[in-house]
Amino acid sequence: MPRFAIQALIVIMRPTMTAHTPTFLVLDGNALLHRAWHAIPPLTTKDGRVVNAVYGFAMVVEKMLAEFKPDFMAVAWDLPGGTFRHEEYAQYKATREKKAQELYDQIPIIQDLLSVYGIPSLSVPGFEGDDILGTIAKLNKASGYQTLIVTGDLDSLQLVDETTNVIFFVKGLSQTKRYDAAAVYERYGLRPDQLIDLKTLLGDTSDNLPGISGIGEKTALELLREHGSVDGIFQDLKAGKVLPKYAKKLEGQEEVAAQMRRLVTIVCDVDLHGFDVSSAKVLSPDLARLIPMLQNLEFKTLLKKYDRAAPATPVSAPRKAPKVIALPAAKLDDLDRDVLGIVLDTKATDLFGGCLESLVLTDGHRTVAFDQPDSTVARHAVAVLASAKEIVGHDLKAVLHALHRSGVDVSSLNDRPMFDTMVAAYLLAPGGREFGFGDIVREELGATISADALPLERLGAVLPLMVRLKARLAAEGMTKLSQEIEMPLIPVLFAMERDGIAVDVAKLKTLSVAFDERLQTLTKEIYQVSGREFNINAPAQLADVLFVSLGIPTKGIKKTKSGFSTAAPELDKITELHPIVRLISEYRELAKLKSTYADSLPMLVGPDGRIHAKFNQCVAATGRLSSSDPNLQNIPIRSELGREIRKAFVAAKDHVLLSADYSQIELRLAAHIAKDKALIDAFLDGADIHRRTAAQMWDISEDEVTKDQRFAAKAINFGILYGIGPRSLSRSANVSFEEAREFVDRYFQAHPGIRSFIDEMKVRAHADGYVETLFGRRRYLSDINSGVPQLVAAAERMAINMPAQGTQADIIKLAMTRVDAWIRSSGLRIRMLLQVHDELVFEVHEDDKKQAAEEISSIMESVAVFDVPLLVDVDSAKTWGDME
DNA sequence: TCAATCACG
DNA sequence: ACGTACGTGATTGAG
Repeated sequence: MPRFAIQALIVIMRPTMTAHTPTFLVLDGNALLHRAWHAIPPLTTKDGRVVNAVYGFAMVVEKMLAEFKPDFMAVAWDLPGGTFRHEEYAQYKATREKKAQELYDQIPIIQDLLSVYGIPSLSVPGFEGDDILGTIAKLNKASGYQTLIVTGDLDSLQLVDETTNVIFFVKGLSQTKRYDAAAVYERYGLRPDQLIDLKTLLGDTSDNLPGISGIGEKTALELLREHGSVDGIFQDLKAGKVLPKYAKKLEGQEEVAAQMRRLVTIVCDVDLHGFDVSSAKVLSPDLARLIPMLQNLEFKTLLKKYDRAAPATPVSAPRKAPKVIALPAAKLDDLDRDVLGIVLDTKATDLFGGCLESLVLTDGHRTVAFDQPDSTVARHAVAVLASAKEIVGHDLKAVLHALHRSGVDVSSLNDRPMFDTMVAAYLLAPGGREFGFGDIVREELGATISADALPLERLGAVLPLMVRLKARLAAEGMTKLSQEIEMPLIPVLFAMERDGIAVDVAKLKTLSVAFDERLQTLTKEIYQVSGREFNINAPAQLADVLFVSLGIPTKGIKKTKSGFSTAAPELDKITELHPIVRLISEYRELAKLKSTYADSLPMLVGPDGRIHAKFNQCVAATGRLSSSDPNLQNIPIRSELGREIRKAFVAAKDHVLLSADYSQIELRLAAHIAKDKALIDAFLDGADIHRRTAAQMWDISEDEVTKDQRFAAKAINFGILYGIGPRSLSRSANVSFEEAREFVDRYFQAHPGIRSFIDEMKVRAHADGYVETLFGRRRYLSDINSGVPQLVAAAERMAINMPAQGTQADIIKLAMTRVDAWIRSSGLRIRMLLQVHDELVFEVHEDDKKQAAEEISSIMESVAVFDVPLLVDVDSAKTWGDME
């Protein structure tokens, strides 16, 4: 009975509408993807594919179809791997890499599923999903359609008007809230179009947009309610009608505001390349394709819904014939050895266990594939690869690890030319993103590789991708860099990761206990002095104790987003004002050493007693390596206590650790690159570089230089490489702002070469959009012409810093492959273990130490010839912490 | 998940 | 009265 009542209601309502207005429902693909990913627990299929986001997305589609019965439907996506924001990248890395990969792997599956539903996916290079949403909304308005934007991202609210509403997922995927203009007003007290003005004033931290400094949410809302819009604010400002306390902050910001406004406004006139609305017409899904797909994904609930009509099919329906075929190993020998692509999948990511799941080789004509190859097959494959002219693959370091794990000696591949599509993509756009195979194939070849593509399908793309990447490297002048520096480094890094470094776990445990005892005492003392117990590790609580409970004056203390900063430099300023500060500083140091090093490192020691950290080749924007799991490039050394941690890194029996580091290499390279006569001469003379700089700045003799002057000169010499300003110099050199300005002036007087180098880098960055190293490594600076002063200034500093930092990276990478080649030919008992930007650490047999020291320093110093000599210092000891 | 902090070059 | 040096990665607490 109630059912009839509702039907009746609908029947009554219908005639009140003038006519049926077609509804176009458009989904914000990326926002919903992330929502689904976080809202649904990690579901996996029987064969281990994570499909929770796919499931969540499917539920959203179903729910929207049922609830709104749209006439048209489409999904807007950010272009995968397109404009990747810095924050997104940082966040991407911060999350567990594997997790992120699992998420991104689901995108193609979702798009496949959508296509089965008949819902088109739209993305346009250079535009974000938001822009597509806005464009469709605008097109619909012209056609007299109603638009519903479905999203989990509040940015779209600026698009709301009479014909466009936003369906927002409030909490996970369980609840939606519909925003029309009234609902927007209820939430913000602003009209939807004013949200653009709001964001203009506030900026957007997640988009790296600064906004107008000094204006927070409260002020912004007040200004907008008073003056209507950003334009209104500035008009009233000119008319003197803005309250003086705000006027000051707004003065001179009109241009900035205009730029910001452009950046935060969603573009509504994207060229959708002939997108045909009729292709978005909602039809019933193609059951012949949908049902097998749902079976494959093991979505039983949905399957039930669609499967009712269809004949009963068992859920465990026969899967498509496996595409990886086992072949006799002899077939490997049929391959042409010109170029061999290799792809393999592994079951375990553990460095010590796991087995190969599949192994596929191709020469571009014939392909040989093995399912779960045994070590004999793998060995045979390696032998074939060893005779190939070039070995091609994606993430070859991982391939080498996998082969090694399966018990095969891969040393025969050491000298073989390699081409890694991941590394090549990194060279073409360093610091952009992760370099997933599917993404790169999509970007470079425009082909789609589904996330669950089998190795055989993936391999099909490897050689065409190589051709394309080689052409692009050549076009950008990076062929040599690629062939002579990056690719040969791959097997070297592999060996370093494989060999690892020995760790004295007992030493770390002892340190941990000692740290713990002292921390307990400190904790008690801190509680006592402050008169209450709180979590010393929580900056907010600590700030409250220091600046409220204890009433320490906050003058000159920097502020963070949430209040006063308690960072070390700030604590140093108030160390004399209260005895608790010293206790806090000591607590901080010990807590850091204990948690990050003493307690964490032992957990990463393998059954061989060694730590096998990763050396990442495709991360740093300047070309440096990075290290992770654990990071062995930030093991303490500067403090005495920290150095104790370093002493836990030890050499094997009868061996010593040998460290070779380039002395002052960045400054030397800066001298060479800038052709700065004074700096070059100083290095040629073997002078104390900071003393010499000080002498030149103050026009005195070197023995007249005071400690403070040398300290200041040192601060400048370092700072100059970072694009220093007087403000920051005054802090690091411990002098006033005025003095710092004078120092900088004097410095540039003494070093006109550096001055013109800095100017030239800025000019080139603006003109070309990139800067490069002496070896042709490029760094693109997308913000350089953004017009936002803060972003431009930051990009300029990157442009100043990159040539020296990047050339340093080039040089030590080249040195690594040369030293590695020498090691293999020398027959000495020595292994390269670590790289720390300007330092290489080796483990060498005591008897071979002397010979190694001489040869290594000579190779490193002669890697390339510059206007200044490269100088390498070598030291050795039983532990890493016992060296000079 | 994000911000704050701090370890290194 | 301030936001300000480049490049990384790991841990912690709080939302």
